[in-house]
Amino acid sequence: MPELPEVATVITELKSCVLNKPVKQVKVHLDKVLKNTNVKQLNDALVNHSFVDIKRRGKYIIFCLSNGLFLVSHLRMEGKYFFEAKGSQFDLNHVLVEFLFQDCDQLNYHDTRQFGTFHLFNRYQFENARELNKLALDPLDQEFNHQAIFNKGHKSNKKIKTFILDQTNISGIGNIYADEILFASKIHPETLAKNLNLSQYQLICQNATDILKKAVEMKGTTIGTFTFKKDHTGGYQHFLKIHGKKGKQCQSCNTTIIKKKINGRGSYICEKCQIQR
DNA sequence: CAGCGTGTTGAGGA
DNA sequence: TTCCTCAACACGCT
Repeated sequence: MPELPEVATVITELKSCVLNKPVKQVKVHLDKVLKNTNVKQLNDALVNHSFVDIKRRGKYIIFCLSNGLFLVSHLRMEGKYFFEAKGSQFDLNHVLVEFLFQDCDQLNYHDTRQFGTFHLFNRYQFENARELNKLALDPLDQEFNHQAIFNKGHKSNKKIKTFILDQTNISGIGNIYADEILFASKIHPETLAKNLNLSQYQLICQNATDILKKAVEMKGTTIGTFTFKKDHTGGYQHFLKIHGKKGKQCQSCNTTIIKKKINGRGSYICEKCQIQR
């Protein structure tokens, strides 16, 4: 489900309902989602403390705690958060973690495929965490610039789609927006990163910023069953031009859109607009 | 029944 | 060492 716009949307929603509420208890129904901690440590860290801020780095969600600790959450493929107000009825099926607040509201972490992760860090660990420090800037960052991306890309033997999906090159892009960005840039996803010139990287970066910014405004894309809240779906799905459109006509040239696997990822391409070189 | 998937990582090869 | 590819993770849906 989540690429940068979806994670940003989840964070906005979470901030509207869970900030500054003291935690009563954390229940964990699947131990392996806790990567560097355990139920006892998590409860010691959270009980009688609250989330004072929630931030994003790449596709990671960072819960900043009132005691200076950090709970870092990654949704991977299917992680979702469901806020349940006091007294509401909910299904615990596929809920892996329950955060119970002292006011009896609660936040449930739901993940059918169980790929999501939680890390608990103190400030030193947080500032030195490899998972976070290796992330590149994302396309919405003020300092994001195509020159730095080109400097890496022109030495890379990867296909450009694989290159922009690599979070150490650009963070925040996933399989859906990668297809959209390359289509908007009229670049074939299998073009080798080293064969693109500076102005093509400028185009990719500008389209990445434009598309992600718009997707954030639209509260992300919904495909299949994803909802960040049960009664709400993302609006960017209506703006997708290429991803998921196999067999349909390209909006700009009417050519039939094809699908092929690129480094294991389903990829949608207009072979007329996106010339391979 | 087989194939597929919004993400990442570690193993293994070059 | 570095760079790259791919299986694996687990489950529901087509």
